Amino acid sequence: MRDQVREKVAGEICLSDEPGKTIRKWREQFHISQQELSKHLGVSPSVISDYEAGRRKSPGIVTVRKIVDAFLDIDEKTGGQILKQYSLAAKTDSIISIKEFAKEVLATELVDMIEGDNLTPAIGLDKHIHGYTVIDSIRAITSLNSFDYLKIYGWSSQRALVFTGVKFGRSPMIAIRAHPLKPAIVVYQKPEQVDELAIRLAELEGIPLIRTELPVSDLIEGLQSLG
Amino acid sequence: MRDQVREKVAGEICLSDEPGKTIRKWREQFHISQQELSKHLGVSPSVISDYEAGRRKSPGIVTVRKIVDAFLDIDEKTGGQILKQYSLAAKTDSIISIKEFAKEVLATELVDMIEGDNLTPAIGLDKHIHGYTVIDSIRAITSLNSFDYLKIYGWSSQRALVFTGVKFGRSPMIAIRAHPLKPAIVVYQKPEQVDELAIRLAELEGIPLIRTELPVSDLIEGLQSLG
DNA sequence: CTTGAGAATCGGCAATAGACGAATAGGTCT
DNA sequence: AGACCTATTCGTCTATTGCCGATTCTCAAG
Repeated sequence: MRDQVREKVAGEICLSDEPGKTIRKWREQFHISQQELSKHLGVSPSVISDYEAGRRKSPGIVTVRKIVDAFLDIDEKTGGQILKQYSLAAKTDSIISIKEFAKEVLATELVDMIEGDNLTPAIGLDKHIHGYTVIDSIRAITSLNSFDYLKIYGWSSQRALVFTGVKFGRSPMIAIRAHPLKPAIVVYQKPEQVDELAIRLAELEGIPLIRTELPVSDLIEGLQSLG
Repeated sequence: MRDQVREKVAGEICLSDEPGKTIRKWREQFHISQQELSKHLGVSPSVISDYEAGRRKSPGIVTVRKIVDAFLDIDEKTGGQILKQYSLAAKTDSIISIKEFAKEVLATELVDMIEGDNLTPAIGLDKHIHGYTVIDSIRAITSLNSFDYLKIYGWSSQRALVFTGVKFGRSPMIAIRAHPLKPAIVVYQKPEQVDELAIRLAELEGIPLIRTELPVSDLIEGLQSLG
């Protein structure tokens, strides 16, 4: 897990036309200050600033390696939250986020919160949502088994199922159709395109299908704020 | 596709304690001589030799980038064979083999040919098969779109759909169920296990579901021999 | 043996990286 | 205002890289 993130970050920095900017990008993604990074590396803070400013056009790989390892070490020292988030081969659950709402939430409220675009206007949104599950749909498809279905539905099927990594949006609807339990609402996060069949399947099942262009983090934040 | 291999190779070289050896490893994987590489980069051959020998402990990222891009460029110039091999997201066709039979073939005959085990004995095999399609089901699931469906069915839906890479056998049946066109027969090649739901879906659709343990090559050979 | 191809070794040098520290800037809090 | 924290800019210096070319080595074929 750590090795894959490590390779990804190093590869990106190495291949970047502006490695300084890439280094900064990742440092910020890891929520690390220049001060903290410089201290960890045992160098002067101005060194970090110079690198990120692009003062050096072709940093050596030893330098890059030290920086990447610092990112990971510091993250691990503070719980490894970011590492987990960016894990590429999370053979873990395909569930990105899941939560039971403390109170019932109206479907309309949820759709507004995620700046959702209703793809099935003919279906009413007068539903009460008890929780949500954010699923990496690509991962779910390759690893899903009937046990996972129960996990996805958590304590209630009266939930919003949110699918990330959606290309045409057909497979999630296929999966939903095949399962006896039906969610209250389905959300596609930044789909490349929503296939007509997906919409038709949603209509056949009487499940509102919503699309949103929010980034995952914003989406989850919004959902969590609902209760 | 190319970007993923690119990042992988660059990341590896960058993170290696002995970058020289890693460079050599990949150069050899790409079947490129030092001569060829040096020529492509427009440097003296001794430069490549020095790098691979580890003369430079911390090559700059611009140098690494140039080398990696040279590997990929040279490979592409000679057909991209290696690139394809190492492609992490082969966006290629999911159809392994497809053919229209020169004559109608009885379903029973086909099942015998592939040493098939009938999972849906309640459904009659008195069907005529016009052709077959062998599909890598894992690849099909992630890349399938409605146009691919037409390709899968070829000139006739009166065909045998053969799925390889099947785990529980549910997804192919899900896909078949979702599509208006129905095949004459479905074959799972060496599935890990056939889920009860898959069998039930097949019965619901009235489509015979067959399993076979033949290797892909033998399977295709047998199918081709049918006409 | 000779020849040629691919590779290796190493001295040399200009350019750049790695790092320091001083001076400066911006923002927040008391 | 002053103090403190984070970040930036830039001159400077030493170490190292990027690259050349001459020389040598290895191996296979004729």
